[in-house]
Amino acid sequence: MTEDIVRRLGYMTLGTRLKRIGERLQAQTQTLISERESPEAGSVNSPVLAALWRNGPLSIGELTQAIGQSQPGITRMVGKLKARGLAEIGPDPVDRRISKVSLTEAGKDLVRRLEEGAWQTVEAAVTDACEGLSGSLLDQLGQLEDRLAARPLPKRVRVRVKAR
Amino acid sequence: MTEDIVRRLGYMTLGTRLKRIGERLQAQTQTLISERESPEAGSVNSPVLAALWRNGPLSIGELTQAIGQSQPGITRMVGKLKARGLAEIGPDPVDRRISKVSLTEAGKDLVRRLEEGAWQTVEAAVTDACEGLSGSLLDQLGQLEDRLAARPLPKRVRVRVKAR
DNA sequence: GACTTTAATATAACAAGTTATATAACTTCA
DNA sequence: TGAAGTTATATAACTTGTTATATTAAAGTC
Repeated sequence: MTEDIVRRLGYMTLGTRLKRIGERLQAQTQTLISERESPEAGSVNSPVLAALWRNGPLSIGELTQAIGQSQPGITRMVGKLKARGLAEIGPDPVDRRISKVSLTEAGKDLVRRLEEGAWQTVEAAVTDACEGLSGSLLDQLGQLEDRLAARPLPKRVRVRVKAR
Repeated sequence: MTEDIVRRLGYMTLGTRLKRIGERLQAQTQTLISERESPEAGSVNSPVLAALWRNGPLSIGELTQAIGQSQPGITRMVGKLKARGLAEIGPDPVDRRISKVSLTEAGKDLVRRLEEGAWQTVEAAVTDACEGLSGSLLDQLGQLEDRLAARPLPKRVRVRVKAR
């Protein structure tokens, strides 16, 4: 078994390491969401959906700030949401340079379902995986990687009794 | 200024968040390396170069383990290193399914320069950015993001007096 | 020793991010 | 008020990651 050099090199490869853990988390989250909701509710789109849900219609530029990603990336994501019938795009009536993005009824329905179900599940599973991590950033990342390898997110879901 | 929803959502979007910070770190690291070494020594390739440097020739499979990334990704990275004259690939004489990857002389020279220069600089800059982070994982990530925004890695390089 | 299974790598197609640049609409100011 | 500058978004091209599958070599098995 060859040694994990990215972990070994520590701060020198922190960027690579963070991306690596992030991709694993996203992949596991995607599995989790797909199991309980339509796969179109991808883990990658969730922040965009959540931003529109919480703030109402936003321009591409506002979404760029809300998500913290490059503008062309946001433009493409929004295009996909539109293609799936979850969002609408139209020019701002006052300043026609601005593209205003809003959720369709289907999009709002989806978010409602996600809020009640998959999103809560994801948050609980990730919280579980991160519970009690301690020490420096590198320490905590190491612990988190070990935990995700030992028990990935889908195995960290507890069946909840729905209040009635 | 629209609120940073990825930060706000906390554990639910931890994957997205880790990827985001990782990409920023890699981009800043790339700037740093390009400034003091040939741009072919990209931040993404560094782990592969380091693994080969420390362990000697490795198979694609061993590199996959060392880097913790998918096999096709490693195959492509290695292909690029080969195209740049930094690595060689050849079949293992005993088991001809195995592709053994090794550094060329040019590759070894590059690593020697990186070890003396750019890699140390990167490690020092990232260490500086992470110094004294405290609290939970989310806390530390928040602090790190703030610091990288306020003073990115290239501004965290201290000029060192070379011992002679 | 041919036949099947397993293992290692390569290839293809896709996903999601980036930078650089083009386009179109608004603003400024002489 | 029209030329020049600025801003918002779209588009193009690239990078780096992924999964699924094809290919080839080795290992078992009867």
